[in-house]
Amino acid sequence: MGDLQQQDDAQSPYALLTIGEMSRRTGIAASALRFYERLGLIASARTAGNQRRYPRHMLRRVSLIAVAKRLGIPLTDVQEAFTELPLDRMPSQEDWQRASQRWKRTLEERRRAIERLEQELTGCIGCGCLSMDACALLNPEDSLGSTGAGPRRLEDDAI
Amino acid sequence: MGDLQQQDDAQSPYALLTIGEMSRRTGIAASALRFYERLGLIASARTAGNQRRYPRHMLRRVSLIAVAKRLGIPLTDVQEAFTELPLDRMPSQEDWQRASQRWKRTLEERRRAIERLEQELTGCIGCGCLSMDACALLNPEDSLGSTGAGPRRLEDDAI
DNA sequence: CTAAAACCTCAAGTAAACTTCAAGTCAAGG
DNA sequence: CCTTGACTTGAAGTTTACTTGAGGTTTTAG
Repeated sequence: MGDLQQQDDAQSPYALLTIGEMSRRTGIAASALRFYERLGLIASARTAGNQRRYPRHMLRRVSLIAVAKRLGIPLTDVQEAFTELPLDRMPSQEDWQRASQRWKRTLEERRRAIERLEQELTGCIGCGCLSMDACALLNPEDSLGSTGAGPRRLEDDAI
Repeated sequence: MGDLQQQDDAQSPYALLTIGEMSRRTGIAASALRFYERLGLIASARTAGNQRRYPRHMLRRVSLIAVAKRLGIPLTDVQEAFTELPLDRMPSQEDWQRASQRWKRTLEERRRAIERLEQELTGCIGCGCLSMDACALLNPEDSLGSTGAGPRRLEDDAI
């Protein structure tokens, strides 16, 4: 496999991808890929002429970043979810399994937060009730991450 | 009820809230409330001395904004979800019901997107499979809103 | 009546997540 | 070999969602 030229044809599992190919395949702009690399979220090898070449498994990483983006998960959280997932070599099955556990926890939290909200919208606003004493929508003590203070408990008054 | 001074005591359902009270109760900073008002997401009455006074039902609106924020929903989408929900008067039961239908649709979409991802993380990465031909994680044709291009379909090659 | 706390506006600053631009270099086909 | 398209860097610009600060006014408690 030697140097970094693309001597393998495109079908080969050893073929490296250019930044343009990565961009086309993931739907993430090349400029964004460079940006992610600066943040250390992804990594690339370089040709003799200093152009980036990505191993194929990097597609998976970029796709997970794209997913996080769609869900509004900040890149710092993505970074955290990627700790223990090696950047320098192809991740093993175990590596991916460990990483996917983290992702699943994050997703589960988020899903549950949404499910709770759906319930509350049905019970609390859908009914048109005007008293919101016990409305969990206004009092989510368990926040979705540590984004900020979050709404507080309403004491004892009607709205 | 006449003018905008707070002649009703704090327990009264007619009492108006100052921006500080709104902030304490929703957990949203006063500066953010002013910002939301500039965007037209919320509205306030003014005292003779030009200070903001919020009717109590505005708490609900702000809480929904806070919820959206926790879920990473952009304010433009929130604005859209609030169309048809009157700012100038207290929303009726029907108003809230209509608005909550919009919210529920948004939440349901998001929840389903997450559920799909959870499935895919289990089946696609959890298993450690190296072929991602049919991996929906890399090919989410239905994006979570219109945030951008989103990943494209991978044609026919293994990773 | 007075002083402190809370509020006002407007302008500018910040952070995240990128994009765009300029000026140049590399790679691939003919 | 040469041209064209893809790539490189660094710096600056953009958008979203606010926060901070200055300088002044209003409200409220004593």
